[in-house]
Amino acid sequence: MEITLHNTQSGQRERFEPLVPGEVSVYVCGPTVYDLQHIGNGRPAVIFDVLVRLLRLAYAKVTYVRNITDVDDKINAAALESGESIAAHTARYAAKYLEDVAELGVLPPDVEPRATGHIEPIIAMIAKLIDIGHAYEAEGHVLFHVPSDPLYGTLSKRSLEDMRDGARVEVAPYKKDPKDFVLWKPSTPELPGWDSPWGRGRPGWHIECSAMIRTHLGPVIDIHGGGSDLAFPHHENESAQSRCVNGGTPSVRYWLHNGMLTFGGAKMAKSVGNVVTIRDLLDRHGGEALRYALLSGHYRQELQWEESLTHAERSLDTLYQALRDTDDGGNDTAASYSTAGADTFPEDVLDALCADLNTPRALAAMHALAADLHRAEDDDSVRALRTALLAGGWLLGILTKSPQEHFQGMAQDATVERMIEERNAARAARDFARADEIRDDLAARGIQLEDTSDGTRWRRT
RNA sequence: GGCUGGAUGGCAGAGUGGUUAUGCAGCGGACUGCAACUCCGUUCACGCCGGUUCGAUUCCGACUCCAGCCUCCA
Repeated sequence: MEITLHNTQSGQRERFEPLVPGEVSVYVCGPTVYDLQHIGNGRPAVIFDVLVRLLRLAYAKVTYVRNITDVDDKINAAALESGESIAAHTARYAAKYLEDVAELGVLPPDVEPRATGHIEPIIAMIAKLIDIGHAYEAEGHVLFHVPSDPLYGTLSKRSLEDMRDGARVEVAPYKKDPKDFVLWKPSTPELPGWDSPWGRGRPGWHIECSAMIRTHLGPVIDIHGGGSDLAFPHHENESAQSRCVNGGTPSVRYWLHNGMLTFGGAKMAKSVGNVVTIRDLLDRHGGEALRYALLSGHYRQELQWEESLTHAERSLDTLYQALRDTDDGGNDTAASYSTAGADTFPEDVLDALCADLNTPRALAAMHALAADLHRAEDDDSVRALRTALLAGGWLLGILTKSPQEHFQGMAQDATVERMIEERNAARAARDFARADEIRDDLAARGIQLEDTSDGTRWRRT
């Protein structure tokens, strides 16, 4: 199984090979938890969840770390406004984030580190950067000196001159160079702070990821993922400081960046005001439909979020319908294939995912399997195709429910069953007017009937 | 202004130097008491202008437009 991935560092698609044969380390930038997360924040969670599922098939050991940023100026402001303590505020929104992405079918990472739990390694890294001449202290701040790193800018492909042109930030007077960024900054008594060689303060944004990566995965990792909006300055800075601490060895071998979700022609972002929270969407749609919608575009492309999720819901119905029509009474779902061997998984789905995580092509392959399953006539073919479809579903994180649950929900509905019986009695008596009346009545209540050779079944619409 | 990426059928969205993406929707047919589900068939396409080529949606160049980043941001 050969996996190719587009590496932002090289700007090209490369064959993936882990540093240590058979072992893969993955780090993904998680959210800053000061508010509810919107569906755009859900995209990397889902994308990299699929990547990790794929990697686990190909490699014996995969360690996946996704952080939670719980110290940040926005958090401080939000907590102040809500009147609760900063710790309580972040704990609340971190919990909500984890619930949200769980609903999207995202498996928990192996480690979910928080910035506030890693102050020691952060301070150690900063001290090292000062030691080796890449950082300096000024007025209680510690800053990374960008001109000290000749490779700065190579990840996000911009020269120092380009940035000077675009500089719109107010330059703090204590900076040696306008591009220098903060590693450590002083805190006032009411703000979160930790003692350090440079006084009581808190870490800058970028250093936390570098320190957490180093702590949990070591000085060099295989894959680092995140949104394309993080490439600069966050990842550029992270890359610079970690590389310098490593004595010149890059800390990340493959940089992966997902494209932005757009809504109404612009990037979905709080500052634009066009966000839809995951929680809000979950009130009206299944998490699985949201996941399908997120996977329907290639991760590197921009994806247009639509008001209506009908496309995703109908598409998902088609896949479930194939399973429903061939249901043999067993209880297997995609979840049954979580530990299956690589040869269990359908080749077309696997190939698509191995090609830089081409989820739209993988979904097309799923639909091809569903169509084949519908057409299959002998039991062996049906069994093989069901297995293939469900196994593919596991990789993509869909088809995790029984068709019954998907179409009818968990609740029993005795009234519906009774009305179906009554309608079938009318049909037997060729009283079609009465039969249609019952069917219309059910339709008005969101119940769609399907008469099959095995009897009448129903689904919620 | 600089850098990056894009422009594909009604909508979403892959891919390819010559051959069906796929899904949703539409249309015709089969099945059905009629529907629904499903199956079969089918309409609709590659921003614009040049170039390379036997042949370009696919490669090259110009242009137009769009998005992202350059500030917190998934």
